[in-house]
Amino acid sequence: MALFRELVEAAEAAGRVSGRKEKVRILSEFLGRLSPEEASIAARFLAGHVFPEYDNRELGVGYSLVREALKVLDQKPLFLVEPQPPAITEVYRLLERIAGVSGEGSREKKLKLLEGLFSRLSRKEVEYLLRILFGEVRIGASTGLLLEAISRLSGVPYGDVLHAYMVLSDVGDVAFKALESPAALGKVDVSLFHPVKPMLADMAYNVDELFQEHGSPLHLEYKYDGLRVQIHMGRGKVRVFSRRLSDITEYVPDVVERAVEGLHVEEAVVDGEAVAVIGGAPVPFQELLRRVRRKNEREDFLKSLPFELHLFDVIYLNGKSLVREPYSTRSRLLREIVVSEEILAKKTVAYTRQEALEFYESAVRSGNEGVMSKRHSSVYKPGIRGSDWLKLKSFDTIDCVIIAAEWGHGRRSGWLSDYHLGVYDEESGRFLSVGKTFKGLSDAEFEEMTKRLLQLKVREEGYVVYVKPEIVVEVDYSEIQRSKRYPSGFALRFARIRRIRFDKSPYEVTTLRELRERYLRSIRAKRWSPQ
DNA sequence: TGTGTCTGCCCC
DNA sequence: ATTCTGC
DNA sequence: GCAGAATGGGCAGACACA
Repeated sequence: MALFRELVEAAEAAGRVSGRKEKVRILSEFLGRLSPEEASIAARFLAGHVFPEYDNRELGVGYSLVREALKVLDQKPLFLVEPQPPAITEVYRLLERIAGVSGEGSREKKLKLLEGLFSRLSRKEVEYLLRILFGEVRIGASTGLLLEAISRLSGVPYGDVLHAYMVLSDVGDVAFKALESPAALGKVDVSLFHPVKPMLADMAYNVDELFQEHGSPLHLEYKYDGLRVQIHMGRGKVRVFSRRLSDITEYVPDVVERAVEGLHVEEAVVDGEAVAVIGGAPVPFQELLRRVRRKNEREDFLKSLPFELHLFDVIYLNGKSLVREPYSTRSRLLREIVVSEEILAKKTVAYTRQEALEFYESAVRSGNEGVMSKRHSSVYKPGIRGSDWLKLKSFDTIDCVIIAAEWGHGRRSGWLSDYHLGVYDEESGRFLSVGKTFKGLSDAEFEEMTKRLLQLKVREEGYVVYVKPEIVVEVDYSEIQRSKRYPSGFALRFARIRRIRFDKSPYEVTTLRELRERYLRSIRAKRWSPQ
């Protein structure tokens, strides 16, 4: 019976060393002396999860509840004898109970359970428990190194362990199998109604990079700005899973309908993007979001924001896994099982730079994010971000002034690393925020920027340092969104600092009027209007 | 009954 | 989701 | 080239509280 304390000791030891191999050794020795059940829980904990990824249970414990529960540690212990330190499995069962409570008074119940757990742990154990709850274990080892550790302790080749993880989608299940029946680990494969981690794409910044990486011709698809969906269908059933493997079937009845009508097949797992479309044009992502996790919706709402489906892959067909087949084969098979091309992502084969550019521009002009390029010979690598798939997304640029900055945490502690961006409002003569960004600067630049900002400091409130608006930055963003949070009424999506404009004064930054015009232009392009 | 706050391996 | 850094 | 860490906006649901 392994104690939670032992897990914390192993995590600490792994966090202390910097070498990858050494971390793997420590973790494999720890996991190797546990029972299969303990190892599955411990592996999940170390990866920063409580439940399997495909498990829809939620803890409902966040920053606020934790802060309240932590107060119990400051009170004198009520115990006359030292409490029994909990086993790993006990901690897990308690977390299961916490996830299970709901309804009136549930916050209080969760609080009591959490306090009870905290009071049985040392300070350090509480700290690690919190890191697990928030998914930020931060020992320089996450799922990847845990899989290596599992390979080491079970003797199963890393490739087989990785493949098992990809199709099982849970590091705990892999650890369990590795200890219980290592021989079976190499044999698991995609199965119907068990979600697989979706394959991911690397970023590219221009068409030439696509040719450089994938050669000619390019196999391009529209990149839609919607929800990634993995649809499992067969045996009279359909389930839809999100990118993070939540079962979202109940939220997307129209996606189910389109899949059932659009695919002629016994059993299949297909991969695609669901996008809300009005009048033939995609609606802004922000509007589409209104349907995500929306329950018990009236039919007229669904009809006012209908989802269309664009499939681009098939990874399981009539009892056979296709993840080891090349994209060319999967693509052909997908085409064979669809009733009409409408349900597919729009595609082209581009032989020249010009053809590729035209396709990209048509994608963007019709209100989409950009294009995907896919290596024709590549197998489906679940959960892996690599150059087999490249995404090329459109973006715009404005000039902003930094009006405040926030102190960073972890590796960024000591630096001001998150910057509030302002545009100039001519009407009020003030700089109004359009959101924050922490992206685009190197460590050296953070260092320098921190010094400069502190010289401009006006006041400090909590983590936020307000500064005299003086430093101008060029900011890339993918889209302007309406915002209730920011005083400008707008917020930039995926903002990143492209460069610092030492040559510009704050009064030359983009104006609120210009931002508003850009916003209106973009929603006109999408043929969508507010309300 | 209305409003505010918290939470989500949320969605991107 | 994007970006940077260390291995 | 990969894994890990540090962080972005906005939405609905669930609950607490007035």
